[in-house]
Amino acid sequence: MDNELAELLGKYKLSKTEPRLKVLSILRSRESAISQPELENLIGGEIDRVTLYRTLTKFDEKGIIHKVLDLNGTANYALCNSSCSEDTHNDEHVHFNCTTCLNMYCLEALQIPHLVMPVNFVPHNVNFIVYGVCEKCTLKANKYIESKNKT
Amino acid sequence: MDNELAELLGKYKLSKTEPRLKVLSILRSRESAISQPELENLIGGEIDRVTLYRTLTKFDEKGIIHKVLDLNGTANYALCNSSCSEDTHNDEHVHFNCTTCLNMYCLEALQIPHLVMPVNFVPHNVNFIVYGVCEKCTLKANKYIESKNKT
DNA sequence: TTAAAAATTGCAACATAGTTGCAATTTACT
DNA sequence: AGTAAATTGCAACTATGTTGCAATTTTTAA
Ligand SMILES: [Mn+2]
Ligand SMILES: [Mn+2]
Ligand SMILES: [Zn+2]
Ligand SMILES: [Zn+2]
Repeated sequence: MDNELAELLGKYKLSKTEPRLKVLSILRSRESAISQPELENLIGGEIDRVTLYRTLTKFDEKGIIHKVLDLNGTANYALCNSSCSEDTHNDEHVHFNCTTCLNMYCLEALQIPHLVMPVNFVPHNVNFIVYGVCEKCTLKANKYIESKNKT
Repeated sequence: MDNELAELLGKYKLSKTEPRLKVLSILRSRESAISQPELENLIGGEIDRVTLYRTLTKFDEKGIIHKVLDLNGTANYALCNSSCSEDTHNDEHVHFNCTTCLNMYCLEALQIPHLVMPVNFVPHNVNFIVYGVCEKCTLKANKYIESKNKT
């Protein structure tokens, strides 16, 4: 068991359980967000679907992770690396959803621009998603085109 | 049968059928977007669920309507009032999803700001959703507070 | 106007994401 | 160690969306 992750759970006053540590370790190992179905593929044999849902929901509430819906409306999750808490989420960055590999990227460098709402429309939080082709898939496609041109 | 709507279908080279006219007339009558489930409640007795899905998908492809996912990941649809076509959608406006009444509003006055993507991330389209409390629900809440203060 | 071709519909069955209640187990607390 | 509190796993369920196919409707063209 990973001590660093156990401490993270402690910091948020959550009991240290196997499912939670497992989920955290997977989330930490990824550079892009991950969906419940993907997680289920990875650890579905060891951990119940429902536990997965409840774990992710709790993490989201506590501000350990944040949730983004992909182009199919499926929930994807990524660790909050900024300092988020139960009260305030600091995840106002743009997300990039690749239409080829379906990966969801947190573009932490891109802050969501602030907009003035119409009168009496009171905003709580915002969501900026860009759909397109990600770096990996773009480079893969470029390589393919190059190889075709050579022949 | 509404002639204006029949003409709209003609313009997009779609055959004039009852389900399509019905869906269009509902969409036209609304000031905010509507979800498939809501539509099903309204006309589920007359039109099959599957037909509804296929109608909405086709309209979306043709550029008659556009689709926005709400906070539950459910698809909502609204008429495109800008001139959209199969090739180019001109719906780059902000959407507002009320967390109280769940209504999805097209804020056509608010254009989505343009952002520069990281190298090799190729954007195709963008999605800017603001979650919060809409005009109607805000005013309702204000009235309630006023009435409490009077007593 | 009528007949054939093409498109659309309705039905049944299925797929996937997510939820709820409850008893059994695990974790935290003293 | 013993108890209270939290979490887990199971079963059953709900909701949104999809697919194949035969029957019906709409379009096209004679
Ligand atoms: Mn993110
Ligand atoms: Mn809109
Ligand atoms: Zn990709
Ligand atoms: Zn509202």
